[in-house]
Amino acid sequence: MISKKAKYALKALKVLAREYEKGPLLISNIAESENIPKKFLEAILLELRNHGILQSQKGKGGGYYLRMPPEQVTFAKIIRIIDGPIAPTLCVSLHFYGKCDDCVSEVECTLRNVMEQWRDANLSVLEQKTLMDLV
Amino acid sequence: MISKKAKYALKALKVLAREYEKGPLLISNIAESENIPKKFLEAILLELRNHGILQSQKGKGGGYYLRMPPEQVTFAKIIRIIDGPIAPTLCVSLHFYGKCDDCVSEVECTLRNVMEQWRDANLSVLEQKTLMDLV
DNA sequence: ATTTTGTCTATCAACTAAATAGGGAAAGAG
DNA sequence: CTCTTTCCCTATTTAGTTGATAGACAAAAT
Repeated sequence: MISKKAKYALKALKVLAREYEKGPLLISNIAESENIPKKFLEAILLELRNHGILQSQKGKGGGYYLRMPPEQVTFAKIIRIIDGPIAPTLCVSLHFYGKCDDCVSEVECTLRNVMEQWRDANLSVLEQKTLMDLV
Repeated sequence: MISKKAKYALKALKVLAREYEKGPLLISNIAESENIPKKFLEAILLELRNHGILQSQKGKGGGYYLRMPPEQVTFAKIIRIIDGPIAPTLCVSLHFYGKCDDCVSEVECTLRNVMEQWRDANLSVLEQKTLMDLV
């Protein structure tokens, strides 16, 4: 299950994708139209900005807008920023690799094979789907 | 990411699958051989038993054993018992369906399509893989 | 009876998720 | 230069979950 935060992020990005290259959108407007707590959304958009997905503009006429075409923003990117690892365990994560503290040998771990396949199944969708699919 | 509990469950079931039809195994033995806190494992095995995966036997010579052949115990079953929904959102969950509180219309939700595909990708692995693949 | 084993309930600390509060800083308008 | 608009940042709160532990209880076997 993804977090509410991730879902909010996707919904907000959907709106921003629709308005791509039509100027910035206000946090408040997105929050209202998508039923997202404004302050919470603020933090989410900021995070996406700090990871290069969004650009912001302060002051009158300001707001947030996509920094790249919607078809370049994959679900995988978004989920990794907001929720972290996509893989079911750290020991098979491509971007957040970490050793299992309870495992003795990774190569001998029969569980790891399945986890890898599970991860790949996830990625086959998430690396493929982009904001374009939400418009 | 799956919980540590789910990972412990899978590791314990792997051991039990290897000993299928060779008599019961002690909690303590499994705990020790797999580096799982004994008391924690106790709760996990009990839960698996209450969901019909395992059978238990008290007293001397007792312990836990698989109630069905390893190839009949899918990963999907195990994960659902221990971690709950496999789907990324409740609104596309087959076994734990629930409405999104922030969504207006499910049919119109463009996000939902992707979530469904994501879920199916997960299931294609998890409904296929069984304890047999760990032996 | 006693020993062995699982069963059950309760509790704990640590962490995380979700939401909120409030002042700060930059951009632009006039 | 001041006011308004907007995003930026830090802190806090509350509720819930995760992972782990403790201890009494119940059934089975010898």
